[in-house]
Amino acid sequence: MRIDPSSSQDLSAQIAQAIKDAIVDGTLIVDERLPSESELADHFQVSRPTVREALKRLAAQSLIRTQRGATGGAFVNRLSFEDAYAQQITTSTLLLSMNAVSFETACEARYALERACAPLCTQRRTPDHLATMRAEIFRQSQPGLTDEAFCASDVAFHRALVDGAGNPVLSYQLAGAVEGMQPLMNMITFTARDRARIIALHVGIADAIEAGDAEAASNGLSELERETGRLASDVFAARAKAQRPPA
Amino acid sequence: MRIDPSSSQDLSAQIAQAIKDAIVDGTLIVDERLPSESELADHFQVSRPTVREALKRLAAQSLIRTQRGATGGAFVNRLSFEDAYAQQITTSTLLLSMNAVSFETACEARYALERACAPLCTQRRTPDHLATMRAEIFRQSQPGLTDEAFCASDVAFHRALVDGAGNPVLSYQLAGAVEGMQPLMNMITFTARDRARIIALHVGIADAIEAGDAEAASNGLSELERETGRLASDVFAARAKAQRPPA
DNA sequence: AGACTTTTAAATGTCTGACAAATGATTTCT
DNA sequence: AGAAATCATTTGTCAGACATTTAAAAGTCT
Repeated sequence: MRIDPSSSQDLSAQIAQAIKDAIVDGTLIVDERLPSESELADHFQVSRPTVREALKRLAAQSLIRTQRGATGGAFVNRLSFEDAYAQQITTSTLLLSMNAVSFETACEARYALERACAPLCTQRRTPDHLATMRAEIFRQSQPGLTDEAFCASDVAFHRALVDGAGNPVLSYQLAGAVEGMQPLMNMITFTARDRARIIALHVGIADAIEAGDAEAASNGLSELERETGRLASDVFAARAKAQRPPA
Repeated sequence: MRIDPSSSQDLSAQIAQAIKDAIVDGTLIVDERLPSESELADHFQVSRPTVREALKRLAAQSLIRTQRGATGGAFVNRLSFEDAYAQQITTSTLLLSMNAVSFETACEARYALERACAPLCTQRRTPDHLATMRAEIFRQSQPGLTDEAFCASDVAFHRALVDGAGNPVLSYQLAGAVEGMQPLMNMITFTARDRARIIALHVGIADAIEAGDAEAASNGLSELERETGRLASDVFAARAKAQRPPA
């Protein structure tokens, strides 16, 4: 592991990259202890604060964890699915909120990915997944639910569908697509009739999954996509009108 | 933005979280300049190195960028698709390499997601995408190609398929699934006959996309999934045998 | 007045040295 | 032998300093 002191990049960025490379290519393995901060400072010929900045960069990506005390230090962290979920969700959320991604584009991506889960979900879902879906449908039908709570329940429903596919890699990849859209969904206000339609579609999807009918589940998702798109375009049209009041 | 000095968490982690929250919930907007490090140190009642550690954590996630000089400072960064890609790919790669994810699971996820792109790709792909796919197929048929180069070309082929869907959100989500699998794919050795089969399937998929036949493209991907799975299980079986030599 | 050069101020990047706090290992005492 | 005290190591935090970069301000010359 070496760095180039004449590079234009920050020393801490270079050091972080060097260690990261070592982790990715297997030179440093999971749970291995890195040299202490002082040793790293000696090795890279920099001061301890610089080394610390590098380590914090890695910690921010869950690549290492640190422990204080005599036998402490920085250890290569086993990246858990949970950590990866969390990173994915914040990245996706920010990506969507900062880049003027149209609602349609995000929505299309989300439902395309969910449809990919449908066939697996019909085969593998456990009673638990189905029960979660039913429970969320019930919650959605409660009167007096705020729009935000309705959206949160919607996300939980779709999470159950995705998790029902029984493939953790799939669940991880889709966490961002499903949860990252929540802020966009929260911009929509749902009338009682809108909710009824959505709930009916959810019931249809749950039924299809219970019956093991992959095609019906997929079609249900497509209908839900169209319904969501319709609602969103209504909201955006109304908003555009409000912004341009009669002169 | 406040922190709790009595918390067990690192001060720099708390500060990073506070700023991150402000970015996510819109209190800090894109391109807005954060207070200078000294001002932040005053605000949070900590020293400048601690603030700097917090800022480096955010920089590692591409949430901020820093500039030196008189009008410099830390600015909220617009998270680009490119940055998001890169993060996704390293996270996925590490997740797969560190968690004993079976080849089948990763493969299943990858092809399920790709099949989700197939219908959109048949509708929207540009001549460029198709040309890239054909070019990669040609590259794959060159004799003397190393296994690694073959895999890299395979990834490029599938990237073109995904990008052909014309949905940047989809491309971003799938970057991890496709590229993250490359290290796993690199474990496989391809005989000439294996390559010929894969290339034939690639040709079939490209033809289907050119013809606008979504179902054929999807079926081609399914066949490719089976073929890849077969190759992998052969490799792993051979490896298991080699590890247990006759006693 | 206008164009070029120099100075200056502000900000990040880096270093030194120190102390605090946590924590496992070692030693000491009962 | 077991419990308590001590110790050494390591990360966490702080204070202050200097280096470097950068753009704006001031100055100078034509």
